[in-house]
Amino acid sequence: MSETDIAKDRLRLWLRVLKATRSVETELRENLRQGFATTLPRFDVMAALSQHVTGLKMSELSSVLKVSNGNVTGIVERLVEDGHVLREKVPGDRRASRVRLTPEGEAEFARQAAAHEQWIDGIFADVAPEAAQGMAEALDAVARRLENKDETQ
Amino acid sequence: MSETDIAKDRLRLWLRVLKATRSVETELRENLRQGFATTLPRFDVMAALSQHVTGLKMSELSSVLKVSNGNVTGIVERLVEDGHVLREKVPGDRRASRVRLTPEGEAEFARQAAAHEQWIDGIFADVAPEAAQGMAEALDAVARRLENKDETQ
DNA sequence: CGTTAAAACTTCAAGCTTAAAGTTTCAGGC
DNA sequence: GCCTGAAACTTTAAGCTTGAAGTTTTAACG
Repeated sequence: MSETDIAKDRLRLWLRVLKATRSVETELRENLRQGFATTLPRFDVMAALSQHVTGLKMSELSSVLKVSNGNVTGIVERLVEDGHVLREKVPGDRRASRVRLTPEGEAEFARQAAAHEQWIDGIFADVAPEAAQGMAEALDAVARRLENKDETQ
Repeated sequence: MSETDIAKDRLRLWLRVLKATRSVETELRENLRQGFATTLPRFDVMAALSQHVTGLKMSELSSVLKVSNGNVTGIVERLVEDGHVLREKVPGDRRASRVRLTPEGEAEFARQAAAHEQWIDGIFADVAPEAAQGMAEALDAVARRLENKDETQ
């Protein structure tokens, strides 16, 4: 197989990844909207916070979620309005603030996460465990290459 | 392995897919912006049109790209302003319009597509052909399940 | 014909997203 | 004690995205 054929195959693979990801996200978005009156970005923020009981700084949040700083500002703002999240002052640094789930936010997220796991389980039901293994490695290889891009160049 | 363990594995796999997809999209977005002063959605529309020389109706575009109708309206609007795309009247149906690449749009997209293929080739360089095979099948299984969701239910 | 339902779009409001610019605060030098 | 640069955010402008509502046109039925 020639070099350019390999490139075409990689392109096709990427288009497949993209199509599947969009389909899954569309499904999740709709389920979250209808079942919990929330959005994917809000779910993502709450998921990140649920894994850090002590909270996360705004900069940590945007770093974990790989989105821009200004983006997080708005989403957290709305989550605060909803009472799912609160901002705490960081002692010794008046620039920073730490974001945590409120008790209500924790309870709400627990319900959302349980449903979310079931949705994913159903969507990925036809994926064989062996295929999942190879897939995970391939995806990690892609992510790793992009992470190290700036360092090596 | 228990049922719930399998569900957790599927969740982890999804999170991997999501992370890799976001990384790739971020890279592509930045490359398109810096190299061609364009965006991912515009590239996607032009890519769809480049595969249909006779053009696509607005509804066909949104169906192919799996985005909402209103979304396509705005993107095409801006592509028309840029001179990359034009709208034609559809004879016999005054509601519809057909969108096509202009000659300038075709030439510009050819340059973008060539670069895009190289970017993807580099990003996916570490993915073995065998892994790609299994991955493609798994992704198709996911997409298929979501496509048939409404029919079966 | 006239009515009615659906199709093909566009518009709208709300929210998401980014890159860039701006603000406040902090940490080191001098 | 100041300056200077960086860090941690917020704000802003532009564009993307959706779901819902609105407009015009078509098609079908009686």
